[in-house]
Amino acid sequence: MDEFRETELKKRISESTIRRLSLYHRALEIVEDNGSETVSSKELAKIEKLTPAQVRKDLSFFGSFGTRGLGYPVKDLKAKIARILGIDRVWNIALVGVGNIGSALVSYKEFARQGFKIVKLFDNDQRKIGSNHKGIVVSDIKNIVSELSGSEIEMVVICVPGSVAQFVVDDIVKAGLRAILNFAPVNLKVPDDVFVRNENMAMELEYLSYALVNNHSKNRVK
Amino acid sequence: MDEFRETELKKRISESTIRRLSLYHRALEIVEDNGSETVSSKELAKIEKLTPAQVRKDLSFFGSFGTRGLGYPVKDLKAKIARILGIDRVWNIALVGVGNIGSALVSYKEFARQGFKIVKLFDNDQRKIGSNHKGIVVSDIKNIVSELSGSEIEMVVICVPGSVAQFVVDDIVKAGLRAILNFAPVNLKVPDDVFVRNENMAMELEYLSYALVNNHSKNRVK
DNA sequence: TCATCTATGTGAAAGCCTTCACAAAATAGG
DNA sequence: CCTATTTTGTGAAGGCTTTCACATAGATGA
Ligand SMILES: NC(=O)c1ccc[n+]([C@@H]2O[C@H](COP(=O)([O-])OP(=O)(O)OC[C@H]3O[C@@H](n4cnc5c(N)ncnc54)[C@H](O)[C@@H]3O)[C@@H](O)[C@H]2O)c1
Ligand SMILES: NC(=O)c1ccc[n+]([C@@H]2O[C@H](COP(=O)([O-])OP(=O)(O)OC[C@H]3O[C@@H](n4cnc5c(N)ncnc54)[C@H](O)[C@@H]3O)[C@@H](O)[C@H]2O)c1
Repeated sequence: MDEFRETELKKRISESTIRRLSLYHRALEIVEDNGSETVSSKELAKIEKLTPAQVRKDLSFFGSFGTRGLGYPVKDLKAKIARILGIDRVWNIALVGVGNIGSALVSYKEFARQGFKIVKLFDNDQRKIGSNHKGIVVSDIKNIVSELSGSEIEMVVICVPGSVAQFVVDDIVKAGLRAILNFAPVNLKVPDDVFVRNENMAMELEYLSYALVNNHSKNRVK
Repeated sequence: MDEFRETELKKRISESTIRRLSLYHRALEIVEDNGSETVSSKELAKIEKLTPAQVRKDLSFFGSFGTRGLGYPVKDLKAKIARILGIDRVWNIALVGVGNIGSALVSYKEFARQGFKIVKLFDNDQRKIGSNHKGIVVSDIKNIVSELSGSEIEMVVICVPGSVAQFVVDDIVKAGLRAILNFAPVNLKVPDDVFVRNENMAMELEYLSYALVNNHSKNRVK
């Protein structure tokens, strides 16, 4: 069944809604661990600090999953969100740049538990190529196009310096891959059918800096 | 002069505008390295894949920095954005949880260059307490409230497991700090005057998963 | 000095997202 | 079976953000 898949006919779902689906999924794991069979939009909202109306509206884009007067069935809703997000399967991932941040990500077991399996590593440092990280032998970046083309790998995590990130991405695109998680602080140029998500920690620190300096407050006393 | 500081009188600046200021700042570094004296909203927009109108509108919230017919003075605008963001100074930061991701952040020299200096580390692992990371001796988490209270540290990066993140945050709030960058995949509860930014890598991977499965495309051929 | 060109700054319009508010559906309790 | 209660699902309203479009101001060059 493809009842939740977007098609040209259906309304475009906003990026914020998709990001919140991740939060709902995470919240449902908490609720499930608590042993609850059902959960209300109010409870879900509380866990992720959102509004109940927002939760209901987001879910309503994909169908009617709840029961009036009762709430949503926890196990069922979790499975349905997993299906919408496409995380009801395993994604094989390659990681390029086995340095500080790259190594930390490879060592992070939680990703694999969530279905995101890092199965291939690339680097250009001769001392790293051939070495073993958590059971994966680091490949030479030179071979990235051929090794990714037609492989089972569909996502790539970029952990190389900003100065070379675009070159790496060009190769990834050449290999036909369409999903990139980028840690380098540069805006990557890719064709329109390739998806890039950026992790920009400096930006988050700068936001905190702005908030402190401007004495923002969600409930400022006038 | 405080001409760029938000007050109750001025219009609230949106979060997206502030995040884009970070991008403009980064773009201006590129333009500066190229040796340009001035830059147009069109060029800045191109570097970060935004629209020229967006760039002009964002900047206009804080003043008139450009010259019609010419563009914006690069050095000047960069300094002005730095001042708005509060990154025209050094921020001292504490990091809690010197594990995979925590160690990677401590080793990342670029943060210090940008004025974000990690100057204190905390952990609860006896094998880590007292050990030296990049010149910083790891402190016992037990002493976090007293060591942060009244110190020169104003931001904290949380790199502990999700199960203990809230306890750590409670102590940080107790110590009077108001800015937290959180890597743990939990929604932290804090008072209204404390700022939390979350880095949620799983959420980004899930977004990529959704995009691939739903065959999204910015320019889909109908 | 004047005409032409370029690019800003900004109201207004358009578009998008969130919140409101309530009918409808189902439960729960007697 | 009936009433009171709960909570969903959703149009409509409201609010926020982006884009449009153009008057304006300054640059450039003859
Ligand atoms: N470490 C952090 O905390 C942190 C924080 C924010 C952003 N980043 C960004 O993440 C990226 C990596 O940071 P890091 O601290 O891990 O750096 P690093 O120097 O430790 O690691 C970079 C790795 O990339 C490899 N590499 C270099 N050129 C390559 C190429 N052409 N092909 C393949 N591999 C190549 C290097 O050999 C090295 O192993 C950088 O863009 C950095 O700006 C890092
Ligand atoms: N490593 C990654 O790539 C990655 C990716 C996404 C999210 N995260 C999140 O970042 C956090 C850290 O991940 P990690 O892989 O570095 O884990 P880790 O286990 O390597 O490190 C956690 C560190 O926190 C310390 N710690 C535990 N309890 C503590 C306490 N009460 N007080 C102080 N220190 C304490 C541990 O001793 C350890 O040094 C986790 O919440 C994880 O979910 C990590």
